[in-house]
Amino acid sequence: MLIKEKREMKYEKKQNKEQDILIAAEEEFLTKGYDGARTTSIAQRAGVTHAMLHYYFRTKEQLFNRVVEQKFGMVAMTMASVIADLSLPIVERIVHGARAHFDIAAKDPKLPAFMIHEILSNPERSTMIREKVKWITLNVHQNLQAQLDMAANRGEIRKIDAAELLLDIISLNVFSVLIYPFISQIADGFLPNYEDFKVKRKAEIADTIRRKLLIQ
Amino acid sequence: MLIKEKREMKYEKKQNKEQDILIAAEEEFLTKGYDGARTTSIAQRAGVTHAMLHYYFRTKEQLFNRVVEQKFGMVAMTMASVIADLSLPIVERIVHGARAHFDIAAKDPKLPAFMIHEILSNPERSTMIREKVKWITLNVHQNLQAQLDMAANRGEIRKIDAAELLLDIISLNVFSVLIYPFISQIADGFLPNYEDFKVKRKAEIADTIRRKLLIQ
DNA sequence: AATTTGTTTAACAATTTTGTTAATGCAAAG
DNA sequence: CTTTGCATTAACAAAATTGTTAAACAAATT
Repeated sequence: MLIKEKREMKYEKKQNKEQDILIAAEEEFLTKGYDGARTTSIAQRAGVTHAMLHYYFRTKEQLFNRVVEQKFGMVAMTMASVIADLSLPIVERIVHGARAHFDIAAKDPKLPAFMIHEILSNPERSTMIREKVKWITLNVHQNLQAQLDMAANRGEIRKIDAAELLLDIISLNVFSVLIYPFISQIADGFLPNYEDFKVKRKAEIADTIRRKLLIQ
Repeated sequence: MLIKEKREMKYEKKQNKEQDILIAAEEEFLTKGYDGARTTSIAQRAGVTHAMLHYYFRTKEQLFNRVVEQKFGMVAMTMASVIADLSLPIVERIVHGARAHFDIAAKDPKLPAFMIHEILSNPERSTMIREKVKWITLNVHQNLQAQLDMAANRGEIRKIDAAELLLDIISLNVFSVLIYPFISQIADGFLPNYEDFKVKRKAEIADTIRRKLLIQ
């Protein structure tokens, strides 16, 4: 009993340091990118010596991979939950999905810029990122196209390409949350705070998507 | 006469090397970012020794600033030409502007990702980028809001916030061209080539924007 | 208590990257 | 033809950054 407790304490202690480093690394990598990130800086953030960082993760690149793995695993899980309620009418179902996606994007505003920059700046290193994104996207696309085709055949919406619609939703949502920091610096003064901005923007995007689906 | 020619040759030679370095630097900085870029690599691309690079530009940061200055100067000029033909009806005028903006974005697909990453990863260093973007955006916004208000008062379109519309157009255009490299890797095989993709995407976005403006 | 196992530290080593300098070349001007 | 000014090179220096190692340490096992 006593022994078991102590063993757990030791295990926890190790776990914590490793996790501390991972958390610090995520912050550093997501804002500065692989090249801008410094292992010493990450170690500092995590409150450990940089030798410890190398002890747990050996190299910067291995640490990077662990961070990417963990982060995209979480995003993939969240994405899976977007699958909209099939009982809703098609238009509401898609608009609801778009709003849910907005929230996901808003929760991790730095992720898309990170992804894009990494894949652009070093495609080989970021194979894993591409694989993860591919996996997530293909599922959603197939599912969506089937739903759109059925609804279009029933005359509920106009005929529409799922890839285009998906790209619209992703573009509008991701870019909006991605760019807020700039807007706030550009339009300082006459801009609502982040929360108000998000509410208004989400509604506007939902409306834009709804209008896209109408037959008219 | 002979003397003058020789003097020009010498001058040209210098000009060329400096320009060569600037061109190579733009490629390197835009794809790898400030942190990922290497002055030695830039020098190699430009076909000069890296000592030459330092001779002309002293430091990496000064070279970076020159590249940013030059690049955003060109973009600002191109943007100015988007100002749509006022003789067109409002809806067509805006849709035309959106299409023109798509072409600008498509001409420099790496620029937005570069901007975003730099401002995020090192706000102090990229003050100049922010200033340039601010200057460009504010003009367009004011102009657009005035046009929208007039048209809405005449009952030609619904009342709409220029900032939201602008954000829609920029999001859709920029993100679309930005993300093509990924899509092509994700959906290899059943994806049109870049030219076809752009044509279809531009039309789709134009339609999306048009639908946004309708009163209905 | 002694041993084993994994953790932590500090000092060091290696490499990469930026930046400098002194010497050389070369064309134009006096 | 010598001097002047800029361009160019190669070698070097300095700094930053990643990665290693040997020794100290702590906790659990025997």
